[in-house]
Amino acid sequence: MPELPEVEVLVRHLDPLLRGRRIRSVDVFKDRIIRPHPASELRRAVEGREILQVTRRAKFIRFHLVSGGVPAPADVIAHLGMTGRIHLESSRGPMRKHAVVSVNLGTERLVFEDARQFGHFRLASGSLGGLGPEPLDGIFTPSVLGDALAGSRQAVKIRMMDQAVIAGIGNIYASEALFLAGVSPRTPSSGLDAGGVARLCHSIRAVLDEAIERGMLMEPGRIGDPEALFHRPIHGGTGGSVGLSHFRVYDREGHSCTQCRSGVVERIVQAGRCTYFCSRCQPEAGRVAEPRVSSPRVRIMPRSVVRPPSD
DNA sequence: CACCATGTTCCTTG
DNA sequence: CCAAGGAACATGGT
Repeated sequence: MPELPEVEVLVRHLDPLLRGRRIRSVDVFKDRIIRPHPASELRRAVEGREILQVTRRAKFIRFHLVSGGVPAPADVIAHLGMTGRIHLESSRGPMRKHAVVSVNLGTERLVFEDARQFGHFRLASGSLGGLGPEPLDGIFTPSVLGDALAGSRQAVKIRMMDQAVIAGIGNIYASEALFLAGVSPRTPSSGLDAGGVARLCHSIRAVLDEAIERGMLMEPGRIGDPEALFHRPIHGGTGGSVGLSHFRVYDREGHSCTQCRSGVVERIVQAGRCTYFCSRCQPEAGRVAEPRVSSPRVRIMPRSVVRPPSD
């Protein structure tokens, strides 16, 4: 369940429920997901401490720890990987099949389950490094995005997923944002004109905000529940109105474009991941501007305003 | 059985 | 130095 929106919703849900709770003990069922190798080290740093608050940075979840009001030497950082999930449940009852770590809080327990075990738990003291700006922060402006995208000829879609460029964007929302912005995923990162950067900046935020709002509408009990994932692909949607996919292009290969209605959603592979787009709504911004510089011949194409986030 | 999957990291090749 | 491609991690769903 991992991209920024899913993690954000989970964090907003957990924060008020975990504040002030004391960690009695920690059970580790799969050693491989504990980063500081010895699981004992994690236990020693966590047991007996209290959770001050839960926050998110990129796709990481941070459990801030304190001992009697004093900040603990390290906090716990969790990453959900591809299939990681977290549940706050009663301590009674059988442990879930794919439980990887269980934090005993007394009458309740915080269980981290991860079928594929790509996620991980780690201890961290300072702030997390190697991460780009948070797309939902006020500091995330077209100017900031432009700087982040400049200096690389890599396809913009691939650059967007680089956590050092923008924090939290994953494969699904990268396609969604590019589609909304009307930018081709193949556009060289540094070849985007000012208008494209502005639309993309706005679209990234719009797509993430929308997903978070939708997620906040879920009944509390369903957050973190495998059956309540945001993503409900439409596979096999041969004829009728199968699925309730709220995605504009992701996983819609072969379906008519939800924007222009006449184009058909295409799928290409970039950096080993699938990208979905409509070549009619997301044209290849003309032939790439060559690196050779001589005279200002680049014209800013006045593309229509960004489409409002309506339906 | 074959292929696909929300992520990250490492290695090789051009 | 950069970009691209592939493999690896381990498992479930279609």
